[in-house]
Amino acid sequence: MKPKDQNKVEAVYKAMLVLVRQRGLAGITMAEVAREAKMATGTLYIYFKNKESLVAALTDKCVQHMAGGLFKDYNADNDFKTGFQKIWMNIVRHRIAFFNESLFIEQSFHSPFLNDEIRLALKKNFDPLILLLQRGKDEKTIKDIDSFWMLAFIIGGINEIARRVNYFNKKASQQVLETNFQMCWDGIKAT
Amino acid sequence: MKPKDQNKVEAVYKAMLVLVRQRGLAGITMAEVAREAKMATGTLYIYFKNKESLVAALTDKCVQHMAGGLFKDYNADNDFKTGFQKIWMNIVRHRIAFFNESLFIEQSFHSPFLNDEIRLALKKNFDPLILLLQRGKDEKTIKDIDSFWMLAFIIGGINEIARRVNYFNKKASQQVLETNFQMCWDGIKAT
DNA sequence: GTTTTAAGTGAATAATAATTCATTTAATTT
DNA sequence: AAATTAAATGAATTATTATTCACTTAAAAC
Repeated sequence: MKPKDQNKVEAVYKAMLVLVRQRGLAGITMAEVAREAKMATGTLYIYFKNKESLVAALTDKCVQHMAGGLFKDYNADNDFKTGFQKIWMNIVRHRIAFFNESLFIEQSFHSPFLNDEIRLALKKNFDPLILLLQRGKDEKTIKDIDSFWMLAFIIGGINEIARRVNYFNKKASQQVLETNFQMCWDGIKAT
Repeated sequence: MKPKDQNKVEAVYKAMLVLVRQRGLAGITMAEVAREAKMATGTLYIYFKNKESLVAALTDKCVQHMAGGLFKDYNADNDFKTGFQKIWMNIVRHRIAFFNESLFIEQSFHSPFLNDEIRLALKKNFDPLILLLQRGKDEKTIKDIDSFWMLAFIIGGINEIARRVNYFNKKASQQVLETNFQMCWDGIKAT
C-alpha cells in the first residue's frame, strides 16, 4: 500500500499561513490552499475532514508552538532581571520569527471556528510568566502592579515590535531589541 | 420621490462591526449583515455597490475616526508630560470605546480588499505624535530613542489594554489607566 | 388626489466555493 | 511480477453566498 506522505500536512499548514497572511482567513479557499501546497483539492480531504477542522488543527498547532520555548535557556538561579530579560527576548524573537502564526491565531480567534478550549490554552501560556512576575514583586524588584495589567504592558510592547518588523519590513537588531527591553524594564522596575 | 434613509448606512456599519467582532470577516455574509441591520438584502445594494466596497467604505470610516480626537483637549503650552499624558489617555479611551473598529481595520488589513492608500492613511495618523515625541527628545525630557520604536512601545501597550478590556471583560478604571500610564512614562522618560 | 420617482423587498439567479467520488498512481505484499 | 491496498487526482456535484430584478411601497411634485 501507498503510505501517507506526512510532509503534506506540514505543506498544508505552511500554505495556510502564507495565504492567511496575504489575504486573511476571509480570502482563502480550499482550492487555493491545495494549489499553494502543491496538491490536488481532494488530497486535502484525506488529511483534514473539512475546512473547519483544518483551521482548528492549525490553530492548535500554533498555540502549542507559542507556548514551547518561552522559558528556553531560563535559569531560575539567575537574578530576577537577568531571567526576565531572557524570557522577554525569547518571546519577542518567537513573535518576530513566527509572526504568521500569531496572525493566524488572531484571525481564527474571530472566526466561527474557534472554541473556548483553545482560548483558554492561549491564556494559560503565560501562567509561568505570571509566577515569575510574582517573584519580582515579592523581592520588591518590580512595581506592585496587578500582573494582569503588567503583562498587558509587557506583551503589548512585544507584539507591536513584531507587527512593525513584519509590516514595515524593519530589522530588529540586537541593539533595537535591547533598547526596547530597556523601556520595558524601566516601566516595570520598582522606583 | 422617496428619499434615501441615511440612518441605513450607519445601521449597516454597526451591523458589520458587531458581526465581524463575533465571527470575523471570514464568517459573515451579506444576508447576515442585512438581517442584523434590519433591512432586506437587496437594500444593502442600494447603499453599497458590493461587498468589497462596503468593506472599503467601513475601513475608511474607521481609519478617519481613529485619527480624529487624538489631540482633543491638548494644549501645546502645557509641559511635555502633561501634554503627552493627555494624548495617551485620548488614544487608550478611543481604543477601548471603539475596539470593534480597531478590530475591523486589523481584519480588513489582511483581506483581498484593502489598498495601499488606506495603509498609508493609517500610518499618517501618528505623525503629530511623532512630532510631539521629537519635542520631548529635544528638551531631554524623554530618552533619545528612534521614534518608530518608541511609538511601538507606547502604542503596543495601549493596544493590549484595549484587547484585554474587551476580551476578558475587564473594566479599565481611571486608576488602572493611570497605573498603566505610569509604566509607559517610566519606560520613555530620560534617566 | 393623481402621477412620478426612487427606495425597499425578498425570491430567483448567478457566481463561487466546499466536498465528493470514480479513476489513476505507486508502494507493499505475496 | 501480479495482486492488493490506500494515497492522490481533479472533474463533477452539492452547498453556500453574492448579486440581481420584477414588484411593492412611500414620499414628493403637480
